[in-house]
Amino acid sequence: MSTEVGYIRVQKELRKMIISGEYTDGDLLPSENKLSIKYGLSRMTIRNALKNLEIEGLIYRHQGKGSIVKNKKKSIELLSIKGFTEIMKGKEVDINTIFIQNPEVKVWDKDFYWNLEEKEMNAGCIHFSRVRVMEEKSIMFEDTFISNIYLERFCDTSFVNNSLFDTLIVNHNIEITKVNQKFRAISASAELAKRLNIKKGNPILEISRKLSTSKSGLHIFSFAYCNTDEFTIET
Amino acid sequence: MSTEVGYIRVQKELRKMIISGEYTDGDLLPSENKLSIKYGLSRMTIRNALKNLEIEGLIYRHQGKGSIVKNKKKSIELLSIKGFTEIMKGKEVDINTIFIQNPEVKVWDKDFYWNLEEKEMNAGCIHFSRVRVMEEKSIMFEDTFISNIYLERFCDTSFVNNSLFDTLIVNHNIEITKVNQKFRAISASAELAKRLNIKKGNPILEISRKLSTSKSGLHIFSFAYCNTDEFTIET
DNA sequence: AATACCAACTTGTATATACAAATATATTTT
DNA sequence: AAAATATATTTGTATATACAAGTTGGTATT
Repeated sequence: MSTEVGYIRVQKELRKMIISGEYTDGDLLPSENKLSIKYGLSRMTIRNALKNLEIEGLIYRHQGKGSIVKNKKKSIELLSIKGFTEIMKGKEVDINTIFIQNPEVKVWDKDFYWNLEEKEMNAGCIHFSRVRVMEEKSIMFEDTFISNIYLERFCDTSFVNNSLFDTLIVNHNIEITKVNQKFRAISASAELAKRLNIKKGNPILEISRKLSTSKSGLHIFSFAYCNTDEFTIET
Repeated sequence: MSTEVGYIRVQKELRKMIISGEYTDGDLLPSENKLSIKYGLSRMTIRNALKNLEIEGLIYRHQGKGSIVKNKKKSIELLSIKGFTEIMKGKEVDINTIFIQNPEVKVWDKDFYWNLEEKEMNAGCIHFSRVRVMEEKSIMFEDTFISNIYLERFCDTSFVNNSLFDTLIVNHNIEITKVNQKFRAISASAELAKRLNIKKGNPILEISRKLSTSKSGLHIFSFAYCNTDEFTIET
C-alpha cells in the first residue's frame, strides 16, 4: 500500500524489525533525527510512530538516552506462567508447547461459545490445540479457533518464534487490537484430568478469550485450562 | 504545582471532570480549538493531552465528530463480573459492596505475600476487606492493603463513586500506572466456604494483585476470592 | 587519579501553520 | 418533503522551528 500515511509506514517497519529480532531487548533504535532523515519525514511525525510503538509495549523511551527496545516475552501469548514455589518466585519460566492437534480448517461448532459475525461464520475456522509443558508437567491445555479469513497458507506454514501472534503480524500483517478474557475456577472433568495428569474434581483455572484484530471479522478464540497447583497465571 | 507542563495540566483537569461526572458517557469534550483558546496552548499541545486521555481509556476520538467520553464502568475496580447464565450473557451486572472491615491503619504482616519497598514497609498499611454481593449471593471476598503514604485522612473519608481508584485520583491525585495480577484456581477453605456460602473444597478463583501508582512506593495489594459458579470474572 | 566542566546528542515540550478527511449543519434544488 | 449540494466544524497528518532537560563522553582542571 503506497497510500499509507507516513507514521504508519515507519511504525510497521520498526515493529517488524523488533518482532523479527533485528532489534532485540535493550537495543537502542536510531535517534529521532536519524529516522527523520532516513524516512524523509519530520521529527514530529517520527515521534508519532514511536509513541505508538511505546503504547504497544514494544519500546520505552528515556529522555537523553533514546528509544529502547523492550522484549516483553510473554511466554504464552499475552499470559505468562510463573512458578509458585519460593525458589522460582519472580522468575520467568520456559514453556514447551506440544501440538495435540495441528492447525486444520474446519466448520464452526453449531453452539460455539462466543458470538460470531456473519462473515467469519461462513468462512469457517482454523482449529488447533496444544498442551503447555513445564518441567515435564502438563500445566495447560489450550484449544484455539481462528476465523479463516485473510489467512492463506496458514496451516502449511510453521509459526514465527513459535508464537501465534508473531506469526500473524509478520506473515499476515494482523495485529491484536483488543483482548476480552473471562476467568473461572472449575472442577476438572475426567477428560481434563487425564490431559493434565491430575485427579478428577481438582480445581482448574479456565480462561476463555476472544481477541479482536486489525482485520474486521477476524477473531481469535481460545479456551485454556490450567493446573495452578504449582504455577500462577499472570496477565 | 505551577511548574507543571501545559499538556499535563489540561490532562489532569479534563480527567478530573470526567471521573467526577461533570462530563459523562457519550458527552463531547470541547473541540481542540476551543480547548486551545481556553488554556492558551497550541492545538498540538492540547492534542497531546487528549491522546493521553485516549490511552487511559477515558475518551475515544472520532475524526469529524470530536472527543467522546467513554464510561468504562468496570464495576469492581478494573475487573468486571458478568453473569454466566444464558439470560444475562453479555449484560453488565450491578454489584453491592459490603465492608467487612472498614479502612484501618495497621502494620504489615511479617510474611506478606508481595515484596515491599523499605519506604512503604516502614509506613505501615491501610487495610480493609469487602464482600461483593450480587442478587443476594456473596460472590467475592476481597482483602485490600495500601501503603500508608500520601494518604492523609483516607480512613475518615468516604469513597468517591464507591470506588477506591476514583477516590485516589480525585482526593489524592494518585493514578494507577501498572497492574500485576496472578490467577489461580484453589479449593475453598472452611473459612472461605463460610464467607461465600459454598461447600468446603469447591473450586475458587483466587486473584492476587499488585497495583503500582504514580507515587513512588505507594502500591495497592489485593487478594480476591471468587465463586465463579454463576459468574465469570473479566479483565 | 579524581573531579569539575563542557560539548554533543538524545528525547520532551511547545508554537504556528497548512492541508486532508470525516462529520454535521445549513442551503439549495428537485 | 426529499434529495442533492455547499459550507462550517472537527479530528488526522505533516512540516519547520525553538528551546528545555536528561545522558554521555571527552577535556581541562585540580
